[in-house]
Amino acid sequence: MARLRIATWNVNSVRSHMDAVERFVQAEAPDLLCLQETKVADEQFPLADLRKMGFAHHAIFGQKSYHGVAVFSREAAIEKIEKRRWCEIEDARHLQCRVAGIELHNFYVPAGGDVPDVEVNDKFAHKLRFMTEVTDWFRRRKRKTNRFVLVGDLNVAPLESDVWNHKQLLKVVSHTPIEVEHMDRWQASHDWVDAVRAIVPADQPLYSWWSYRARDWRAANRGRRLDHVWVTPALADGIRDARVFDDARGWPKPSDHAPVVVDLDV
DNA sequence: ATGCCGTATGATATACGA
Repeated sequence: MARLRIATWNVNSVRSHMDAVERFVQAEAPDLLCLQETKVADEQFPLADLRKMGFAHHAIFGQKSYHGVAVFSREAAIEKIEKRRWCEIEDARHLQCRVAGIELHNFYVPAGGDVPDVEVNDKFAHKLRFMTEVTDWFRRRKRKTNRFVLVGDLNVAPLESDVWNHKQLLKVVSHTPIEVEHMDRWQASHDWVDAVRAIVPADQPLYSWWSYRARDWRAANRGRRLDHVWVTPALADGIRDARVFDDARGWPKPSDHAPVVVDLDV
């Protein structure tokens, strides 16, 4: 039995926010650091900076300008790296690997654009199709003994307490009923356990993203919980702690997402 | 809901984020 600290963070460009990454790593010392929206091609990834922070192992799957996911491990070797593509689109949104006795999946789900209507908004259609394809894939791989951890910016805030105002956001992409239905089906595909809500009760508001546009993000607190950590039932008894590290949203030159941290016995 | 902010790029405006 080993205690793993797993962090997931949409950094909104790893090169632009490396100071914040370093500060977070010093503060929380995660064993596994999973990043989304790295926004850099693999050849340009600043691996040396992560190595200096103590991460001996890495798996990166990036592209120029957009998207991009990466996994860093302090001690445990990263093996069986898979860079998966969905919806027949050549983008970098899903990195799979084996590390520390688990199968880890790091996702950056499409944001979905502005209008929550598949007829007029191709981005919204892509988002729903992405979740459907991933759901079907996990359903086919379901086994009772699977030790999977799924993290990432899933771009859906499923619960009423995952948004600052449930009623006002029902027609806003990220909290529409059809997106929540797709996420619920995804979660049911492997009886995934929401590790954060296993610790923080669902009646307690919890957000991981706050828009840059608010003058005072903490005072307005118009946030959404878009970033998630799920585990399969075989790992659920090992969930020890979970939190959103919202200090990082208040640092100079922040990402608009805060890291989510889960302590898991594996 | 907007805000009007922040990221990126053969940039000096535009696409994207959600």
